[in-house]
Amino acid sequence: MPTTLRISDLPAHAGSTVAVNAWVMTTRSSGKIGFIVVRDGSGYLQAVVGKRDVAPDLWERFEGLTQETSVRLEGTVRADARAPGGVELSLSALAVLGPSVEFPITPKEHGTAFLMERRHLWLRSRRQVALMKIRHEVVQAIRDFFHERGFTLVDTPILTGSIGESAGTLFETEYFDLGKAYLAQTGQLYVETACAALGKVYCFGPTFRAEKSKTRRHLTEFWMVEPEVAFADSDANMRLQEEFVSYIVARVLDRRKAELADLERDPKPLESVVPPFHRITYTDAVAKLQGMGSDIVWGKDLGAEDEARLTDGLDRPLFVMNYPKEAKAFYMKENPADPRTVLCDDCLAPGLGEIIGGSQREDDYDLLLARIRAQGLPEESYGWYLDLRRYGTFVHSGFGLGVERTVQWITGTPHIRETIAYPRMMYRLYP
RNA sequence: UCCGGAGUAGCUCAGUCGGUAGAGCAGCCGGCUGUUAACCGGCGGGUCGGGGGUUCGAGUCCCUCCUCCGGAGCCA
Repeated sequence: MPTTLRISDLPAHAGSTVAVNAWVMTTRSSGKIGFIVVRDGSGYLQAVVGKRDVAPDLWERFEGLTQETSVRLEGTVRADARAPGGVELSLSALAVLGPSVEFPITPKEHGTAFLMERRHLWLRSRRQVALMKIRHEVVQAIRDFFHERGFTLVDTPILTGSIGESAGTLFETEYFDLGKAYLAQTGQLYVETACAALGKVYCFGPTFRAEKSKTRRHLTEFWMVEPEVAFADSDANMRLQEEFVSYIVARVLDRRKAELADLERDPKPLESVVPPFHRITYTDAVAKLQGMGSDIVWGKDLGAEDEARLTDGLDRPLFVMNYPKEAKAFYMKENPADPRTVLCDDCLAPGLGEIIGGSQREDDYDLLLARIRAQGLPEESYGWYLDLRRYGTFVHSGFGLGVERTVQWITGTPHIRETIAYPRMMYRLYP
């Protein structure tokens, strides 16, 4: 019985007789010669069967193959330039493991509504396989980056009592006898406290926003990585961000060329994503945008169109720094050079928009308490957070990077829903 | 939540001025020894999103509801 191999291992076994377990993507036949293209998750393989070269029952089984049938193929590995992938299999045996009748997703056109209803089957398509592999590479690069730099992973709770930023965008649930609990929309407050224990920390997990967003950049459930660094100011924070983003992009370029090609994503523009990124203050950005015809006024947050105008034509991301206090969260540190603003940054990717929001945190107990009160937040819920400023307070900064937006930007995918296996959106909870 | 668009065959869509429902692909049958979304010939396939109205007659006009898509705001 021949050795069973994954398709990605076949080029090293030219001339050998091997077996492959896989799913049928498509078949073609010219009457006397047949082709089967299969997928096993490691790659794609074309098997060739000649009617005159095999037993009649094998040919019959070939003719009966349908899309997504699971099969065991046996044959000789042969290098052939005509085959997609460089090697093909001259078939000597074929076993149907699991038949597949009328697979709904044909190799022809489908609308997104149709495909989203069948997301569990859509995942098998070449495009979706490439997206999931690149997502995996991004996630692995994130973990490696922080591990290599001495960060400690701290998992923060998903069920929380106190609220992170603004209420009204939180998913609510009952929590035994303790009243309402909320699904976390950030791990930041927790990771800040862990920062005093470990110095350099990050959390990485799902986060939930009940905001009724309907755009190609929003999910209600998405994955976010949030590092927090002790004794780092806003400037150090941005240097970490640009190194981090560049590291992720370089990793994908290095290891996922084939998947980028499957997605027809030109890798060239990604090659210029290296530090330093572009930088502009919010105040300067407003002046520039007004010069470009935007009706933005100082104090208002930048709109999607404004972000597009600022990043249009850029070869790498742009930091917009130091937004007005009123437009940002309560925990951001007041800018000593301009107290109307806070020390923060949004990292805008060209063609997509915000992929990171970061800031230096307010480390003064009285100022932070004043901000909590000014925003009408429930003071009693933040006792533990305020404690961080009572016992050895310290300059610290951090940021949150959205995994799906990062994958969307790197792959050039038009809609964020394809960057996660099972997207959760305002109108979609199935499958 | 607001603004805009769309629901017709399994899929993607066309359907003129209100007058007997169409194409391509998929499926099935046949042909073809190097195909790349193979190709060529044939066949079957319809609650025109639901409900109500106008009309001799509605896929088409009017009202209403539902679903989906895109955009805005919010943000990662």
